[in-house]
Amino acid sequence: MTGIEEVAQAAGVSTATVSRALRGLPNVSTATRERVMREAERLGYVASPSASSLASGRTRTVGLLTPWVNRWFFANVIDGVERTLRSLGYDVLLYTFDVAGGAPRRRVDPAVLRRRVDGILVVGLPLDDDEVASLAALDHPLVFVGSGPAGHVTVRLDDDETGALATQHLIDLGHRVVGHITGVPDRVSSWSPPIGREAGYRMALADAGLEVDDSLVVNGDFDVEGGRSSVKELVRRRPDVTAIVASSDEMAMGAVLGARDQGWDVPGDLSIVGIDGHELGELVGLTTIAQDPYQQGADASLLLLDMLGGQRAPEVVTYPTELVARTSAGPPRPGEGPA
Amino acid sequence: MTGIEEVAQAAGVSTATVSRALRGLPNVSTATRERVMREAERLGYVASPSASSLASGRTRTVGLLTPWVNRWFFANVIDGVERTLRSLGYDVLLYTFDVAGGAPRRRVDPAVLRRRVDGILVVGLPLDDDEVASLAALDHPLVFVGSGPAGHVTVRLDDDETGALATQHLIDLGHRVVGHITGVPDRVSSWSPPIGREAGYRMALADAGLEVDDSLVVNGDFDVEGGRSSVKELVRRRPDVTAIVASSDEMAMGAVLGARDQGWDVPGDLSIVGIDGHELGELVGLTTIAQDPYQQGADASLLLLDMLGGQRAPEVVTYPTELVARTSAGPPRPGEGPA
DNA sequence: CTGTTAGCGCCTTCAA
DNA sequence: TTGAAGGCGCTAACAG
Repeated sequence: MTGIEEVAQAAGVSTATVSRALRGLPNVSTATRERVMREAERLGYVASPSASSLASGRTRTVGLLTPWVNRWFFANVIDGVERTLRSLGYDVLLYTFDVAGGAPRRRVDPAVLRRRVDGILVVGLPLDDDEVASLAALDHPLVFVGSGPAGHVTVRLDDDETGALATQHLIDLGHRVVGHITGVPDRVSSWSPPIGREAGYRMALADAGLEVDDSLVVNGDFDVEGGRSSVKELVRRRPDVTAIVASSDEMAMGAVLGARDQGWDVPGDLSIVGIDGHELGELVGLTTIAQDPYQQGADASLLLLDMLGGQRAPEVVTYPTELVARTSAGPPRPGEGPA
Repeated sequence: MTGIEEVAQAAGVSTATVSRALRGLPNVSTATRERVMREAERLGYVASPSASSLASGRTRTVGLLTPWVNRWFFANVIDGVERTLRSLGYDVLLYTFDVAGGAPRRRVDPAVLRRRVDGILVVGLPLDDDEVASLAALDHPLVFVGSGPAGHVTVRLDDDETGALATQHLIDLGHRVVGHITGVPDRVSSWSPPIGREAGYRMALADAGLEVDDSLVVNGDFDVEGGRSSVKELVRRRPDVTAIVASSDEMAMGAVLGARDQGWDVPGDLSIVGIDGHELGELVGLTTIAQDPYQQGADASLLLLDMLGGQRAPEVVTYPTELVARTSAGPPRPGEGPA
């Protein structure tokens, strides 16, 4: 339990000087700084985070708010965030929020975050306006990853474009009845990724003069099981569907399983396109629109640190996206669907 | 920025009483407690974690040390840990450590953890004896998940048995030359899961009177790409191999891809069994030995909390494991391999 | 059951 | 460039 006092004595200086020397502040002579660092090292001294937070008002901790930690996109964003922030001396505190289908999730409580973190990263968590306002009122840097409300720093894809790209790929292959598996139907926010992707899907269909109808859109809960069951529901409603755009690869892979469950061949009977670039998509030759969540997490962290340093960050950083054409999407069978 | 003082004034009591009332300590009249809680609520008061940690010596934070956050097993353990601890009022601080093939990873530094966390969870991170000793010297409750050194509380599978079970399944199907894809070759610790699984694999072969040889064992780095490339290496070395046990499903799925890359049919030319129970294994009909990492994380958290409460925890909690037979493992082709 | 009084360990003026 | 001193906001004895 060596404290700053012991280091000060060992180095023959005051605690104030130890504090300055160890934190790299100016106005410490090189000789003194080196001596202090040597003694601190020798004694195994590390400042108590609580004490230094209390005194300085800074925690060197970032809060990461997210609905899931074990889904592909989220796990990779978190990985990027953690490694980036840790390498720069920041801790990452995880806060998960259930956004399961039924019950409304726990609300984001700004009071808990107030003196616990220096900055906040909201990863793929749709918030209502009050929640956003209350977080912003904390007056900590705030960065959204995946999607975010207008007026706040956000690192994201162009979801509309991504949804349109996936859909256009199917249209180009000759599909005329294209369904869509979206994520959790979110009623609290107007800016979650599945909303933009669905908009892109609808836009692409409309531009091509094809049918756009609610009967073609089902919810897949953003997971494998959801994708699997939703495809059955979709096919029940619309037996004429020949292709599907899923809002995530996990749902797309679930859709492949669901198609098989009812004896449909992919892509023979049903073409499927996902969005993400999941490593395991190759197992079923999944055609997808790939993104890089690790990089988004890393960059969002850097942006947050810039803001912590008083700099202004660009409001929106849009990430590139790339079509990876494999085998889960092909031309429709001739004679299938309406002529 | 309402502090305890304001709540005390509003409720007409001292700060000590506010502190007691809000933390549910005894010796506060019901009426007083309610009044305090009401005022705290009204004023949006939440105690400053730094201040209360500094004063009490407790942080209500658990450090989670892990090599990866985006691999299946780890992501699910973390999920279980986070949700369990959060629901009980504890924060989770993430610490990742690269254990990539080449360079030695950053060492675990106990000094950093000392006054930052109340307890430590080591998830699937093999440590050398010095690191274990230095963590133990912190005198915080310490729980290992996945595997751990003798003498410390560990939540895990019976890896030997699991490896043997997977291998026995292939032997029962008639295979005589069975290869193994293990995880990162770890030279710092003697107790990581792949080590136990490999031991089980060797034991099962030996018990059946079959060949056990280093040429049959390759490293797959515990990820999809590693599994994919290692299977090619294995087949190059041992063209007579007809089946493989992989130490994780991710490597097993990679192995499926690798087999396909060289035109081998699974299970026609090569049977593959994994260990984990990954949701996406079904995409390729992966036969596997399933475990439940979410539950392991949740239970390890509870154990840690018990220890924090002064209770003694059982040294080892072993989790059940279950063979999920699908289609990636079948009988060898007649005439294939040595008679 | 409640209030008073010291710190917890560090950072940050301010003065030297 | 350095030191002295006063908090940061809360908890933990101890009294009452």
